Amino acid sequence: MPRPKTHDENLRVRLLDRAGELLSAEGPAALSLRRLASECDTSTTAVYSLFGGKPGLVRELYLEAFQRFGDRLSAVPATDDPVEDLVQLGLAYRAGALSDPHLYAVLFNQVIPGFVPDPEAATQVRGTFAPLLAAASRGVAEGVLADQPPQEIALAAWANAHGLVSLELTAPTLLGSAGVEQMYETALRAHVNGWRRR
Amino acid sequence: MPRPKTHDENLRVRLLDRAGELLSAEGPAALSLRRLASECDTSTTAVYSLFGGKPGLVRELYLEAFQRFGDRLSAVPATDDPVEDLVQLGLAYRAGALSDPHLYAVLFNQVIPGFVPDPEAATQVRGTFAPLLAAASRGVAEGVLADQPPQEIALAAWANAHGLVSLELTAPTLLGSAGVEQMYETALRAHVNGWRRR
DNA sequence: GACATACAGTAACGCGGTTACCAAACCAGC
DNA sequence: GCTGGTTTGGTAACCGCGTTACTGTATGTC
Repeated sequence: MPRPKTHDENLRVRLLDRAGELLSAEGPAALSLRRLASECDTSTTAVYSLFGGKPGLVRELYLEAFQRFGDRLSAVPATDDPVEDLVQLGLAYRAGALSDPHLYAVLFNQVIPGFVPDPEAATQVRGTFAPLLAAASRGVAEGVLADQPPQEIALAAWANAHGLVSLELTAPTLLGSAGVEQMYETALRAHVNGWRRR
Repeated sequence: MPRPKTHDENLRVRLLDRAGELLSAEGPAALSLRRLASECDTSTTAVYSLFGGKPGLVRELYLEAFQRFGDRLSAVPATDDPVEDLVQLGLAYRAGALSDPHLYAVLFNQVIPGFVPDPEAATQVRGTFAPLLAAASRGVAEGVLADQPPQEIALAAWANAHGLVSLELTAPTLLGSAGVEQMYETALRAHVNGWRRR
């Protein structure tokens, strides 16, 4: 009975792809429904029928971004040196964040006004967290790391990496422009050393 | 010749005060020029003649907020134990951030669309940084901390505190709701221990 | 071929920052 | 003491935003 559907799965992925491009290339301010719809040769109505609104659209970007972030961390091989593994995870973390700063800001800085992560998103985040937790657990089990809850160690490692990356992205003038990479790794090693069993 | 000035210093501080209240109480979305002007019994023109626009207004909030943040850190007494001083500075850092999360987001999360800190603001930030740098310098000079540039150690300490606070504020579901305070202090001590001379 | 129905683009609403405009209020000079 | 000029600031418009109501369109059915 109806007219042919054009708000289909094909359009859905096109909108998501273009939205990601706009966000990554020009920042959160460039991601407007009118522009997005125009560039995808449709109308803003499509975003409402496919995602329920702008927050729904951003939610998809958010979940997908965390997924890819988790993939990057999962790709770091687990060796027989859990402490070194934590350092390598930290380096991968920085690489992931610097590869798309605007997207990283969506994940952690809440730069899109209407969007707040919902509880379901939290489980996705916990998945991203897993490789860190695994490394910390091995470190504690092997007696290399302090006898503390692995969750706390992993969370501390995450916070440390996040803090370093966050400062680098939002206050680049603070860090001496040269040797940030070396400094970052030094800071990572100092941090994990602090959790060593003494 | 002109009509009597009402866009004066008095109105300026009233606007700044109310803007800070709106931001702290209801978040960045509540800080609109129309509402601000209305609640101060003036028009949006006042913000333009006194601050040049919304970014100019936010810039003042930003500088003042960093000033107060620096005061909190400066209030931490320097003892003969620089490592413990760093821990206490970290605790003061968290207290300052939690006392006004929305303002903290303005400082580090760039939650206000049009506003980006300018170079002059960076010097203000460096001032906030001073007590941390001083403690790190004493630690290195006394041979308690590793023989590394104090700037790097202080920056690492800042990043660590910022990362912990940032996760606590933007991803509270991740941290077990109980015992965050204890965990925070443990993480601070682990971090500074990592920078101890070995 | 006409009707009913699902569908999607258009247009309007309210709100945002910003800017152009004009009324108001003063002083100087006649 | 009125008039002209000038500074000042409120009003209203502009443009863009997310969102919602509406209207036209394209189908299958009778």
